[in-house]
Amino acid sequence: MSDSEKPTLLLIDGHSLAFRAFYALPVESFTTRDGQHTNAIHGFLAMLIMLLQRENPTHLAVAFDVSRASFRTREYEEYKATRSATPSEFVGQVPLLQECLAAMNITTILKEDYEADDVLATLATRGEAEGYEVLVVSGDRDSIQLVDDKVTLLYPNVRGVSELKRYDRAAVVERYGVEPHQYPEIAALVGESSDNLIGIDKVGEKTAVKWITQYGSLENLLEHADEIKGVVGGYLRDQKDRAIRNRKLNRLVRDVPLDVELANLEKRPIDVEAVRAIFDRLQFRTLFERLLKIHGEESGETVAATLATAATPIPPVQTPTGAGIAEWIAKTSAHGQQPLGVRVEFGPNGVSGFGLAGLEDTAYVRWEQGSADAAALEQWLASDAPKQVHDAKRQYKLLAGAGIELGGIAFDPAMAAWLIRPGQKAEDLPTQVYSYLGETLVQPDPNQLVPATEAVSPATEAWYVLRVSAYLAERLEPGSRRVLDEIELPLLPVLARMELDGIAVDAAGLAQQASDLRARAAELAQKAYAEIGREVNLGSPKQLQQVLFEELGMPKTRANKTGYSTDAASLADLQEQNPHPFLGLLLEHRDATKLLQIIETLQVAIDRVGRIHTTYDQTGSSTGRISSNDPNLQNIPIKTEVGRRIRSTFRHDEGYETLLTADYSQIEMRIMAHLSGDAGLIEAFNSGEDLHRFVGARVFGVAPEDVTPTMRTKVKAMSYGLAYGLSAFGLSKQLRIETSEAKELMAEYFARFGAVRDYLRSVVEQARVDGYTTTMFGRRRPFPDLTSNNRVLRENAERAALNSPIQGTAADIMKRAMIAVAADLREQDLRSRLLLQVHDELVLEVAPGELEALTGIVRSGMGGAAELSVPLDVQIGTGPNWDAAAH
DNA sequence: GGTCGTTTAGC
DNA sequence: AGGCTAAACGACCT
Repeated sequence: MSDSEKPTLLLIDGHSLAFRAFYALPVESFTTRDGQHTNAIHGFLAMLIMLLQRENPTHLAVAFDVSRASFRTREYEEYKATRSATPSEFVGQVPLLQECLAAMNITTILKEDYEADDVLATLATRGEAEGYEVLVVSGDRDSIQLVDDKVTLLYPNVRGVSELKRYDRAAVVERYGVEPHQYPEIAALVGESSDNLIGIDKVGEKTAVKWITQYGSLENLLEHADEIKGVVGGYLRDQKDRAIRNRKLNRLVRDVPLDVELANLEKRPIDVEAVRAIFDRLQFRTLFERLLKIHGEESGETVAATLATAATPIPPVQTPTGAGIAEWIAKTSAHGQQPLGVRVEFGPNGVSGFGLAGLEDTAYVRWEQGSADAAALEQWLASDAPKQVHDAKRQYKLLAGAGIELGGIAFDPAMAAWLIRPGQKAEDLPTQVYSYLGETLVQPDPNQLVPATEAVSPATEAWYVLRVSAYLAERLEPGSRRVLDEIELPLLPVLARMELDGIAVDAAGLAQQASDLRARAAELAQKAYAEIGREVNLGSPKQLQQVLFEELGMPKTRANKTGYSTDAASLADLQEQNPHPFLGLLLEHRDATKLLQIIETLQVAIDRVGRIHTTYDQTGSSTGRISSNDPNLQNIPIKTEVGRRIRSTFRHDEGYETLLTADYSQIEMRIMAHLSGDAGLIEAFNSGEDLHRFVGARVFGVAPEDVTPTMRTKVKAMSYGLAYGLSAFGLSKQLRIETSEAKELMAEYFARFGAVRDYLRSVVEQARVDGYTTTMFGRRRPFPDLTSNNRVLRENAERAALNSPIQGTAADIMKRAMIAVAADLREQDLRSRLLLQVHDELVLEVAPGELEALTGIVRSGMGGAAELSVPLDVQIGTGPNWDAAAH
């Protein structure tokens, strides 16, 4: 704060402003995917950010009401009694708003027995005495009494909170015709219906202003009440107690005992990471950017500390050639001691150059196939010399297309950001530069033929890679750093090779299946139309609802957001209660078209040599699993015979002997046995007995050989459901049994395997304390919603939290196994290769004569990927195609 | 052309 | 009132 500027104190009535926003903004536009309403929070924060920019306060605080009760309700129980119950959609937003303010380092004040306005009045009074300019933001008219030469009221207009009317002394006099301190006397005479305060009969604003102007004060008016003529005069004399009471209640308390000192309300820099976390949860992207922008503009030392190198000037780009390239690299990297940022430039004909960067020097190297300059660079790129690369797998693959190897990937900021916040979607480099450094990386607009702004050099991009890497590296706690170094980065080239290699498919087989399914779907559709006497789009839930519930008059199914469900389970229920041939035909038609659609997706993905290449997304899930897309090869059908026909078209290529599949059996249950230490479950896995038979025997109290298929089905569903937080209700629905039976089943299960329940509870408990869960290998996943006041959010978070270490540990184990298998393949110089990963299964293509060696590698790589208190069982099968290779 | 909701494939 | 995904499609909006 400079000496010449007067400090400005901004005081906000949190409840009243948030409540105004709540009614001003349409809830439909402000709801998160999880169903949390955010309109009040959004409106409030938008207003706050606007005020921070426009008013530039040096000090600020937000006061909230603690409850509806206060000393006023004690004195006069009708006070505010006519107000209807606050909507729960609003109440739930208040704690979240307070979280946002905490993340922004803004003081919030709650004072039992007083209203927020009393707190504001107290602070305003103190502020004025201490020489501040005071701005009070409130939607309560009582606040008008605070206005004077030093105190200005900002009052929301009817349109909401985006526009605030400024009431200084003059504006109050102009609008109400009295001095601000007289306003509550007017209000006392007129009454305030929103506070349930009745005024003097027949006295409105006009009369009240006239009286107060004439007599100077309410007290004086009442003393001279006998001078007032006419009927109103009589009313005044009869009802003067009302005015006295009203005046007593609308007088704001200016000396509320508060623990805060004004000096401590000084504006502090926001906690960028905390704001990011909470705004992310609330899906406030634009607000976050706006806030970050003013945060950046405020700069000064404090911000420089948060955004370490905000003022770093961009180093000029050097362009070494010939021997200069290796020299530049050696010098800038201190002979491989320091990592360099690397950014590949792609032109219309593929790789055209490289950006390289140290923190103080950047270089651009042109690249041409086969040139001498290229050779020196390629040697360094392939080496173990450490490199930091954004979205390294993508760059690795693009380089591989030009025959260039990329080794020594030591950091990937996209991956690091995901490890810190695995729920977020992938961040491109410009986004990271903007959110972490507060700077802008200009990107060329692909829609513009003549770019308005020239794109930055790849060298500068590489420099930004280095800087966001430094930022993120500092924020990776040691466990996450280990996951990055020991799991994710070593896995990266393994996945890249798998994607580049792809898997062979029988295109003719797929084409045959497609035409069969097309015919079948058409036939089923015709039959279905015949049943209802007209043609409908069988793929339109809306049209199906019309047919089923209106035309055929069937009983309503489970409701969803757009009407009534027409999913397979609902249709099966309908078929039971209300059999109709249309239902069966519809279900069969769905099956056929779904399979057809899968085949068509695969067909367009086949390359010139008959192979399909998926892309694995290493940052695609919150738990640590990888996902597969474009096309997704992790959801190829397996459950039905027709579906497996699709699987059977995935085959080994010419020059290879067979496919090999290897999968972990019941890996999640084994992890649960290990993590819970449950003696019964551990024994189950060590006994060699079929798991569900063993568990069934314990739960139902029979000998293992007497476990019936029904019993086995029940405990199987139970066991799997456990790791998902399945409820008795869910279990009953799945097994189509009574809820009471499901409850008994669960009780019986937990009586036998109590440590499992204790473990699951402790996971949630610990996560609530820590704010995150951890896998066996240190992978973290944050769970901010575990402390939410919103029950739906909180319970969703609880189920996700108890599942997370289990699913995540399984993912870690598989990743470690893949790294080990790939390393062994390389060491033993085998031609066999990894093709696919489907969470607990690997598919490999076996080169002639390598089956035995490969089986050994896979068995030891997968089986030895973790030390658990139960064995990691690996099932291996071989065959000419993926279906046949299953066991 | 983009986004949301529903449905269904896999683990 | 069951965890983690990808994808297609219809519906709706701009």
